[in-house]
Amino acid sequence: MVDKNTKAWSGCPVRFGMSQFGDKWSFLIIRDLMFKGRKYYHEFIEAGEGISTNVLATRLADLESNGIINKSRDPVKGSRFIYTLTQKGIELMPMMLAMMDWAEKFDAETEVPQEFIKKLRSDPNKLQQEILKNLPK
Amino acid sequence: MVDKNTKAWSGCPVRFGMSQFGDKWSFLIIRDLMFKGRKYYHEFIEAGEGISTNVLATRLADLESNGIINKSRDPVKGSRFIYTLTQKGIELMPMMLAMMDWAEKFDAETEVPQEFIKKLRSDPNKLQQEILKNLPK
DNA sequence: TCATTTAACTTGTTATTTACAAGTAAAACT
DNA sequence: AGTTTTACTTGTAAATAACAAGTTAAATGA
Repeated sequence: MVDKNTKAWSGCPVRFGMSQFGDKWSFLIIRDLMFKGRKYYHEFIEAGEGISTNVLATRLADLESNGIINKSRDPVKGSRFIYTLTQKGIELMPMMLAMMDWAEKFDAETEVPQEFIKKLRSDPNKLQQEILKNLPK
Repeated sequence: MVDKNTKAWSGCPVRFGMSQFGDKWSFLIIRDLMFKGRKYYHEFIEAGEGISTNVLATRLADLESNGIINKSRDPVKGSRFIYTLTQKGIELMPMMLAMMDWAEKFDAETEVPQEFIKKLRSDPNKLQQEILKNLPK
């Protein structure tokens, strides 16, 4: 794949994004954390997309080492970990929302609640604040 | 990879996006078309990212079949083709700009001209119109 | 007009990554 | 203390990407 360590791999924001989260599974994990309230390993597995366990493990590790997500032991149930978005991860929200807006427009099958889309198009900042409020800290 | 033909693969806007352009190379091709003025096969190859010829060919074909780009013979020089963004492709601009905004914020190496970033943060719609004006039709 | 060049691929092979299946380890529950 | 839960790791087969070389169709130059 792309070698992000070469000199040529620096400077461009799109390349940077791709090197940090530019993979289908990373996007879906971020979506789960941002919009679906998922936070445990098993929840990502059971999300039904069909990610395999080894790929999930490496993606979570990559996202963590890139500072996009945070991993901590569940204080309630110590056999599991809680994954949350860092500030850096949270700030991917405008990009994710722009993508959702686009998809809703061009994909007949996409089923975003009308209320969500309406808010997104009329007052995106307000929508973002609402989503943010519901994110686990 | 993800089977976008299963029932489970429909409904979600993020999954839809990933199935249509969710791959590093697709992003970079879209970036080239949207911001770098590239439009020929050889320009994508020579962009210096290191994409291989077979991968470029399949990505261009996929993007075309997904209606994101358009392929037509160059009227001036019939031995080559011109690739351009369709309306559907152009409307990925807000997402791309959101990504660039994010990258500029979190990557010290990212070198987006200050003027660009300033415009992006103060009046993104105006910036978009300017970029749009410069896109080949 | 016919050989050469240019541009866009295609094909073949190797290397890397992913998918799938099964096993392991650490903590919690009983 | 033994079973269960959760989060992985490991091994192998299949798919994809990288790399190198070859092919085709149009343009260009002699």
